[in-house]
Amino acid sequence: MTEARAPTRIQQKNRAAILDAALEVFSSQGFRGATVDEIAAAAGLSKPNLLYYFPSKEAIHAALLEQLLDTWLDPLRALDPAGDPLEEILDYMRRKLQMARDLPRESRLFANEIVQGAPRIHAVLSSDLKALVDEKASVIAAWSDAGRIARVHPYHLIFSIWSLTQHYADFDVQVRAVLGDEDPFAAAPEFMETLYRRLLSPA
Amino acid sequence: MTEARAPTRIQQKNRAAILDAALEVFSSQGFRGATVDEIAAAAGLSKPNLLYYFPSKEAIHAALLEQLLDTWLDPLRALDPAGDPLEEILDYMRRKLQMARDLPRESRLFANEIVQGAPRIHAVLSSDLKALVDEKASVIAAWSDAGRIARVHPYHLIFSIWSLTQHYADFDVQVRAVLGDEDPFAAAPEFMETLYRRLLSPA
DNA sequence: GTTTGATTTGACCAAAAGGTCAAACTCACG
DNA sequence: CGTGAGTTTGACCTTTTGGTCAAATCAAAC
Repeated sequence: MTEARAPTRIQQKNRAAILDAALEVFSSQGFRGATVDEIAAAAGLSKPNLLYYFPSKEAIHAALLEQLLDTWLDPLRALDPAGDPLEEILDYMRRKLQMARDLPRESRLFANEIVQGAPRIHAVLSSDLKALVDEKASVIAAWSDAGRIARVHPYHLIFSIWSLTQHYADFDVQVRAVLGDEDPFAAAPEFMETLYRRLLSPA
Repeated sequence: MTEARAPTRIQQKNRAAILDAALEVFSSQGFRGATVDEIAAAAGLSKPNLLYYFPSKEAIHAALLEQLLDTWLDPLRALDPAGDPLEEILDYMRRKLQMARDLPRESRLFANEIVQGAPRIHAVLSSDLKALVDEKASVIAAWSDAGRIARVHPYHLIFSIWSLTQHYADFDVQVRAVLGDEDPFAAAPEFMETLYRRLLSPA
């Protein structure tokens, strides 16, 4: 039994700096494109010093992804079967859009991982993520059955919320290139609210 | 003046093999994550042989992107100001969805490039792409003004079509992990058609 | 069938990459 | 203020990477 020692102040500070730097680098280069030197430099540490805190590049990436997965699924977990159907779904969409605005690097970290085939989180996707989506999709299906929202394919509804919201974080440069000066997040919330109101309002 | 020689049969075959292999590798690893050895192996050539056809890794990537950009924008170019508004937009969405199904590697190549900040195509995005979107957005705005479709933000409408359709190519592994056996493209077309009909039908 | 240009390759380089290690340095606490 | 644990670093190692080059091989037009 190895005794888990309490982390020192320096440890806390440096591990946090490393994770923040790694988020920056991994999210903009992907796993293979990122280098330990780059992360170390961004964290203000030498490479050997960084490797004193994490045993390998893999380990840093794994720590980031693990810590993030929970946060990432929180908005969907909060979808309340007892709430008002349309408002619940709109709130879910709003929370996701908020996350795209506030945590774009985190969004791009996932985007990189998944576009590249999710080699490191595939198992979690088909277990935890699938289980959560299955659960919430059946809630939405029940709302449709009860005539409380229009009938839609619940899984594709959820995919649409993912794709629309994350698009603003993941494809930020493209969106900004097209919009010019206009802030993407100025009109996005209203657009999406309109979209889902029209899609889901019971006929 | 260097005379442009006609490519030999071998040149045609090998350049095509290289571009295909490079598409495979770049789209699943990003630019920095891809290696010349990997591309050469996938093309069935030795590394020096590959570098006989393209001067550098950069050059292969550039050739791929350039060749692809046109194809990628074709569906939007085809949006006809003289056509029926709702059907034109639905057709545009269908063409994009078709491309996500038929050309997922191409979609992921762009996704990687853009998620990683589009360092190599930023200029094209804010010139050619912006110009095209500006043009088509004003067509859509005119349709709204004429009351032929419901009022929506035309730019965000276009973004929504991009994100929804490309999601099925770019996040394929995630979609499949959640859906299990179900084919994503079975229900997607109907879902999206419903979505845009409800969003755009004139009030 | 020979010759000339096109193609292919093995051997090689320099730089960059992930990672190790022993020695040096710092810090907190008794 | 000394000491042991916690921290940092320069030097180093191996592998991988993008790229070069001269020599060898091949194809096809004459």
